[in-house]
Amino acid sequence: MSTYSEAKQKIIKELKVALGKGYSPTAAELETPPDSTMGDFAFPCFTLAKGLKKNPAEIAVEVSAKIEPKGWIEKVSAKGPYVNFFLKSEVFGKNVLEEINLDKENYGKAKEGRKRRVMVEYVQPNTHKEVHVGHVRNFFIGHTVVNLLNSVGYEVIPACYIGDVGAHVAKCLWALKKFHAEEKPDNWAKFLGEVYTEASQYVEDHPEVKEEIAVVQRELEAGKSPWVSLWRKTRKYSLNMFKDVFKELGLPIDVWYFESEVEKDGKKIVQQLLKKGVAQESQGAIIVDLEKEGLGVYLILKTDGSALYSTKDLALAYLKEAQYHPDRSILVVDSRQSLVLQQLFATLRRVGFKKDFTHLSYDFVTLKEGAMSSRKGNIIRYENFRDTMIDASRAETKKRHPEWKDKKIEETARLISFAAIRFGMLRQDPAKKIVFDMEEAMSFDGYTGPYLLYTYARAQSILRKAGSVKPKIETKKLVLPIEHKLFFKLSEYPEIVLKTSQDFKLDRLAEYLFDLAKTFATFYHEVPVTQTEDKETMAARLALIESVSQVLKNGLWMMGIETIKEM
RNA sequence: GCGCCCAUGGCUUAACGGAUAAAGCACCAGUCUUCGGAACUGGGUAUGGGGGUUCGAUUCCCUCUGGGCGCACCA
Repeated sequence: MSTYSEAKQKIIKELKVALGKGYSPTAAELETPPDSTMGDFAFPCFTLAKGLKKNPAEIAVEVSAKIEPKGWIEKVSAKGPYVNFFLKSEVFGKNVLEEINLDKENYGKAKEGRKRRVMVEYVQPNTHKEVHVGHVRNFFIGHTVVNLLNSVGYEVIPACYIGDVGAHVAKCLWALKKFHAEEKPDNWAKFLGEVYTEASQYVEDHPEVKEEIAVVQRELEAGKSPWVSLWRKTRKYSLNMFKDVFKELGLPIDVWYFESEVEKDGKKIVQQLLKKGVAQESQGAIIVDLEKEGLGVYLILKTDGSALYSTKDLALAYLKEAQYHPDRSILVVDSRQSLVLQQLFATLRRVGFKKDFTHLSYDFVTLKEGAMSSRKGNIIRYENFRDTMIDASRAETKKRHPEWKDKKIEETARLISFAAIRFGMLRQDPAKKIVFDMEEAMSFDGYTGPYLLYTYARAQSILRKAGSVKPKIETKKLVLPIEHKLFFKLSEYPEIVLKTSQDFKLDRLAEYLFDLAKTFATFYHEVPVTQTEDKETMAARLALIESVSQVLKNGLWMMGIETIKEM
């Protein structure tokens, strides 16, 4: 049990004794007071007051008088309708630091998932298009979810699903052949994205070419040359680019799925659903009628017999089940797909899937001018964004460390940029849209990734400068309020991880880390650790700093951010 | 038309149904013979409107307004 949970248990035990048989308090009822000077935990007396028909403030006074401070509890006091508990730094802090020191990078992990297998599909770019900042949000949310679920004891299978067939591919190849047959660009993947945009715009102005493109699509589906060979070649350029991007972002991907692999099976499954009576014909197409569930009509095959997203989604679900039979399946997809995914889940349930399906929905990244769209070409390419960020952090790093070698500057700038990019995308509720602003993204002050890295680097710096004094857990030397505050913040981490792994409100994790960093920064300015005269006190403070470092590192790792010792 | 999401200071965002609504940016004023100034401290007339449930509502319900998105052959 974490120190945090243990502290709650101890408080509950005291409360039970004080309250007697009439009321049985639970750990879930304990709250954290709005200000740390009010105590570490608070027990609200409202429910109790209702039962007893008494003023909650009076009850709080009575209850607090009945509890004698002992063990972990240093003080109990009533404030308004709350009974506030103050934990004793010496013993509570000792437990926290020892727990962190023992668990190290495993601090905060749990066994909640009991090895249940969960599949997380979170990387779904289309070939022949570019990777933009919108995809990046999807990647980071998924990556963090994978880390969280792993940390709380699930067996996680992270997967990607590449859109390598369909209308967009046909459009791109058609334009490639028509307008750029002889071209040999340096950056093929980027070039394909541009051709796709060009084609989309051309079609808007010249609707008469639609049929030409439809022919390309049909021939592709039928496996006819020369389109198939062109498809193979160009698909590879996109896939190579994806691999580079995934690698540099460190995205965990255990399984690769492709739309091209599931198209045929999808059509077969549609036929099976027809036979079973789950699906039916309607206006020449095949649908699943989900009116009963309030989900309308789910279209799963076109009138001309060709596949839709839904056709392939069905086949993919079957394939995942056959290969991995996960207990739970999570799809990280933007909120616009909400209806079709609910339709997919409902259909799967009708044919007997008893899995736990979750659509982890997030809102889109837009620009100030409005939505980004590859069709319109008004996208912020990931690679441009990354380069802009690296340029900014390289300049800053060079200024601060003129003596550093280029290689070190480059590596540091890269990590700072990635921290900024990731933190920027993860620091707000996935349910809310992000209006992307390059200026804002390039800010490294305040609530940002670089600030957290900086805090970590300063903590590391103190540990280096401490010289011969080594960290030692000696919490009776740590009596300052700010030190107590740090103990408490550190103790909360496992709870934050667990909660976030359940509701996927990833912004909570970001906010927690920032809060911890800020608390540490206050400590940093109030307490000149390396100048501490009493060496035992200094050693104790160093131990506290070590723990703060560890938790910052663990939490940032969860978000896919690597810490650095100097910056 | 039906459905889903969103609305909090100038801007971007927090707040298990609970205490004085909390931060960052920007702005102003300070701190420091710096364990690293990407820092710290201080500075504020903010919950879109109206009802309801509740001892208590930013949070839940209804309604209105204003945005975003989805609703049959696009992905």
